Amino acid sequence: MTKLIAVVGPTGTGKSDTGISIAKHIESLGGIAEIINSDSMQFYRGMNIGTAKLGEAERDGIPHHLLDWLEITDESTAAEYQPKARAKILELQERGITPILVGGSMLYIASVLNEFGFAARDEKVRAELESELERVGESELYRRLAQLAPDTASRIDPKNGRRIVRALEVVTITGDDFAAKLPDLNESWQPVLELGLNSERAHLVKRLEARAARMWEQGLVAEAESLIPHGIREGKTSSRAIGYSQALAQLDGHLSETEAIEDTARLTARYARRQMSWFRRDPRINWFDYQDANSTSNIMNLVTEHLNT
RNA sequence: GGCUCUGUAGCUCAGUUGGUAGAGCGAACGACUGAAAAUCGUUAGGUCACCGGAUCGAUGCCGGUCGGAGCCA
Repeated sequence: MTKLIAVVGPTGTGKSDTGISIAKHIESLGGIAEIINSDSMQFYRGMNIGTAKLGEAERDGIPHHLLDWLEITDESTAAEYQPKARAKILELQERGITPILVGGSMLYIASVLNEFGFAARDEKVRAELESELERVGESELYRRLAQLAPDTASRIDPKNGRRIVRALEVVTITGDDFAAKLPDLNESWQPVLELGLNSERAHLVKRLEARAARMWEQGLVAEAESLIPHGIREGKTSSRAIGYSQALAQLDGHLSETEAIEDTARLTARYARRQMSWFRRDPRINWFDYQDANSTSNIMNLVTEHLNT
């Protein structure tokens, strides 16, 4: 009866605020709701401005989970996130609380919401393949993959070194065809009400430009600088965060402030597109236009309906 | 004012010994199972500054016009 809700969509569309509104709405219906973060960059302690993380006050008393649980030097992976998020969901549901998953990290969300198993992993094998990729190039590795696992190879681009390496890693340690191990994406882990926020691209791009400028006003450069001693430059995942890498380049004198802001806006817009090309494939998502004044009440109606079924 | 260099895709630039052009980046679209704010694919963009001349044919050669850069005065 507590159900599961997820708020997804590209960055900068108001997912976080919508999550709070939904939680408040559920409270007004006599229930309890809490939020579980599914934005992979908001996992990192200290990365606040550039990830648009809600501050304590903005959370408005709604408990948020899986925020600030990683050090900047830690690597973040979907495979590690999946069990944590699922455990939290089950725990809340057991206590009669409706979990609301909020965020835009596609793979992370899919791993939680779908029947989604990760194939085996071996750091040593991976490291060897990666250094081999450096030496011989992707076409050589692709040729090997095509011999060992033709089905897998046919689904991977011959130039995509990253995916070739991962597939070879799995094939090497399991002896099985990687593709054969992938479960059906259409099966949900448990019933979920998925709400998607988006609008016309041109409008979103403008919004993201304004947001990048605002992050600089709020002190993103100073925040990035303060994270240097904590190892942000060495973090495998965190160092790639859009905004932070531009702020660091500005500190190093490689970019002017204007260029840093422009690059950040452009990269964010491109990221938003990739998010959409992923989310569009999920048929469960109910899409809403953040520009449409009726969206909020329409969302709340769906939530009410979902809780009553 | 004189001399030299320069004007090619949204940006930075290649190129054509004369047969109407390309790369990187950007853009649009897409793929995606242990880095996913990652990684990768596809496609669309050009009267080759403008005007005139010689040529079967000019973005390329010649002349001029208008921009830009440098040097000399």
